[in-house]
Amino acid sequence: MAQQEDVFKKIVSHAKEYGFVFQSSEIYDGLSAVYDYGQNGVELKNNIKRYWWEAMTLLHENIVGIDSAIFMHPTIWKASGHVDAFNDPLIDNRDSKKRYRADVLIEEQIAKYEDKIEKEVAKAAKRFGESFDEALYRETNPRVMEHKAKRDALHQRFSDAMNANDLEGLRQIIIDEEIVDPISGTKNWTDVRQFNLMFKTEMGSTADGAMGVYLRPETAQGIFVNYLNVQKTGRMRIPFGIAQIGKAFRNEIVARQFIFRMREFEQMEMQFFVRPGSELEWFKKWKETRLRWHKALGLGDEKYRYHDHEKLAHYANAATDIEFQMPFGFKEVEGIHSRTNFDLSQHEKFSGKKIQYFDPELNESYIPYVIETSIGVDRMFLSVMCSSYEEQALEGGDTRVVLHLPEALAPVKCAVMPLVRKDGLPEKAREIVKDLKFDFNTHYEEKDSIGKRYRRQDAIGTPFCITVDHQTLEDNTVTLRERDSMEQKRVKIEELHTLIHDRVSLNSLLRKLG
RNA sequence: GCGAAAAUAGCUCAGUUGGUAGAGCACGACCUUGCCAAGGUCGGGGUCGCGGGUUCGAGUCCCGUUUUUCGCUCCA
Repeated sequence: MAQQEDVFKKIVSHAKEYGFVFQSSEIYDGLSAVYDYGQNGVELKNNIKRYWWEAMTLLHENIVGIDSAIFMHPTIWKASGHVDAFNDPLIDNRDSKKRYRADVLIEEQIAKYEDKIEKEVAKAAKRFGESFDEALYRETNPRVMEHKAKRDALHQRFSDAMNANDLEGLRQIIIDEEIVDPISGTKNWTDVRQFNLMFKTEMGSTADGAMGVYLRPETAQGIFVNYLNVQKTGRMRIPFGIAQIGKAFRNEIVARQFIFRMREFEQMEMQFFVRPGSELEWFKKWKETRLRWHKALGLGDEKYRYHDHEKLAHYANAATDIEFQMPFGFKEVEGIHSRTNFDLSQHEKFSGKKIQYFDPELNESYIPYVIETSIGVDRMFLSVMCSSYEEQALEGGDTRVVLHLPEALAPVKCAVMPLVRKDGLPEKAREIVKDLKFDFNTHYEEKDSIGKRYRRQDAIGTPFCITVDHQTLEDNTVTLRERDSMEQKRVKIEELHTLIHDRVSLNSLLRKLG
């Protein structure tokens, strides 16, 4: 494990050194858990997005894409449940170093009073030979009265504090009630703090007229609120899907592990709308389809596994993660959720608009059920980087660092280099670049020894190096060197285009998916 | 957010009990070689994360802060 973390560190350094990922605002000391993609990173990331987008929209005639805005009407986040769920008052115990929800601690305290009341009433019932309800009704027991009064007072204080968003008040209740940490048994509490996981900003340029809006914490809602638009204007018939790639923002309490958990991240989501009752069948189908998409990249089938959720979110009736073996363990890369009709129902309720589908086959209207596939672009990027990175020992004791990127995803597809910087070889190489650059991201390199140039291309995962030598001037052939095998073969210049295209085009990947 | 550790050149790091910065690689120019990196000559680059303090003097000691890593916690 320690060794694997070491590898991870090297991958992080490599990503920086070769222009894949930089920390945001680095010259200003950086910004926590925010990263920028560099000149090679952006190419790799775009290729990943294109692979997903085309696999969704080209290969499925019933899936279309949208690109919704990051700003959305604030009520959307009330409907989705994010406003409530992302706003917990939290408190830490300094001794156990555990964090609790302050409201939950107080609710548990109220429940304790309930228990006491119940016990006293049960005792009284037994003593007077009454039923429980009768004993409760008499309410004469002074101890019961005392507990009830305490309970009611606490309840009142609690709801006042919650309504007023009075964090200090919540803390005072915990102090006054002498609530102890169940683990440490101490009352050594920190302040109560609000953790709002959604970023908030203001829309409207004058302070008094401004409306509070959030940066979206997920892209899914942009699809749900456009469900009617797309279904009607696209004349979509169920089952159908809507795909979207876009940024989302979460004020994570702990953001770690490089680009694995960032505050600003990118999602590729597809919401698939189905007939109620058929959702689990579709869930199963998408689970398989999505895993096939991952495996087609050839990073290693053994690096994937499903993780089925036992504890389901309130909206879901089935959920699974596709996990990938990162250097720091199996981690979620994609989530597949059967979201029922929760989201569309909520938007129907909050917007007052009817969001239904008339099913001509059943001759009835219903709110469609939804299967969601949601993948983190940045996590996908990380999984590709981690599984491609190799420090390879070569014959003769040499080593090289090589990124075995899936060829279709590589930032640079080929590098053209003159063997020596004289005798007209650079000019010949430039001619080849001029021809290839329209179809492939092509580099031209003439600095340093040829071996050094090969290594540099290996480090960024370029699948092919084309070398122009003196023979090229005589017969128009060049050597084509492969990244992984380091083997070279002599080919005609006019064959280059086809040879490279066959290997590096997205088509070759997409065809595996049928 | 709590606790611990770290931060010196683009990268990896050295810097002895406090005496005002070094190496290798990388980078630039020129020369040389020419199919799997690290030959020669010359050169550019660091207010030692940032801000205070102690001291005649701080990369080194103290405080604060930012960022990163690990553990806890959280994760719709």
